Amino acid sequence: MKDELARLLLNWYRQNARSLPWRGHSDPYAIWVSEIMLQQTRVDTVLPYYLRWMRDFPDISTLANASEHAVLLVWEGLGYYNRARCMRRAAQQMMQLHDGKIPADYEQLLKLPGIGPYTAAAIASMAFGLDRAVVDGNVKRVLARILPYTLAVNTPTAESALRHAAQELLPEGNAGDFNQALMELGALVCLPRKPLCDRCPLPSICAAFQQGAQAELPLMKEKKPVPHLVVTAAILRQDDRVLIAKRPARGLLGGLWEFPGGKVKENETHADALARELMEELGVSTQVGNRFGTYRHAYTHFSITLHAYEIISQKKTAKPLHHAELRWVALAELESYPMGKIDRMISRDLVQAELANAA
DNA sequence: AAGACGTGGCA
DNA sequence: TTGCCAAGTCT
Repeated sequence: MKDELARLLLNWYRQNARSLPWRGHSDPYAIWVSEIMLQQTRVDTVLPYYLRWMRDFPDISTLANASEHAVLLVWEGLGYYNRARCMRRAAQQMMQLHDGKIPADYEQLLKLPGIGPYTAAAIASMAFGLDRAVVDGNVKRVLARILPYTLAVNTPTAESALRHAAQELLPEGNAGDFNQALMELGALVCLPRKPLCDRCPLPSICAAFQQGAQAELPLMKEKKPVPHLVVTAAILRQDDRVLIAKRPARGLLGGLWEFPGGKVKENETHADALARELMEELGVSTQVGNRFGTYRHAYTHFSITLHAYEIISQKKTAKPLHHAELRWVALAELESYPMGKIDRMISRDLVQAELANAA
């Protein structure tokens, strides 16, 4: 079973592997960058980000010396921004502790920020040829069907069992290709909803296929429904500038810039909520004016409806009571401040409104 | 251990 | 439109 699996899978991979910029060579830096970007993110989404990143930060030394601002700007839109901050810190640690290189050792890789069991195994096998099996969402799904594994796969128990199974199935000396082949099969053929079993190289091995149960696996422990929040944001103006605030380094959208504001509580009007938030966050008393726009956005664990309002008047000077920093910037400068999706939409609409106004 | 942590694509 | 999901890690 083990030899047959490796033979069929690697043969399929040789004919069906997508040509990707981080494949076909074993530059550890390129592999590291791609693996971090690919965490919870599709190849198609990653491609343009990968190319820009490699252009701006072509090696560990450049990344280690780059500002967090520059790193976040290139990362803007990719999500899970802690990944970018961790990469910069990891690059600095590589400069200090590893002679400016990515360590060729699973345990050392694991100690670096942003590198967990999956990424350490991916780099170890793909960049350094070490016999380490990777277990990601693709591998879990493929193995759940092949073995089969009939318990929920998104649990610590399953994680451990499937990691053990994957390591057992790994062909010695060919771990990098085998790992990528298993993930490529999951991404192209062994799909979550409608697996394309007629294109699969493993029908002779797959227990689920032979039982006609491929649509029932893998089993997932159900997730909790996500709450919906109503929030407000302020457009504060001073001459031809608007106020933006840098979020604290940790937590949601850490280190990114936003238009200040916050959650609307029960029995509170938008205007009351926004004035209260601006007092709490900036120490200013304000008069809330017209609504500029309404925006909807879904994060991983909650969704929001955001109402942005123009501020008519403000007393006292705004201070960063909750934020890392405040800055009054011209509309044309907004693009150079990294923002999350919803604040970027507001920012772009402000520039558009200004252009329409001038015309 | 369970929840936090983004975004875009697709049914 | 809504919900689900995609090459996980951190706390």
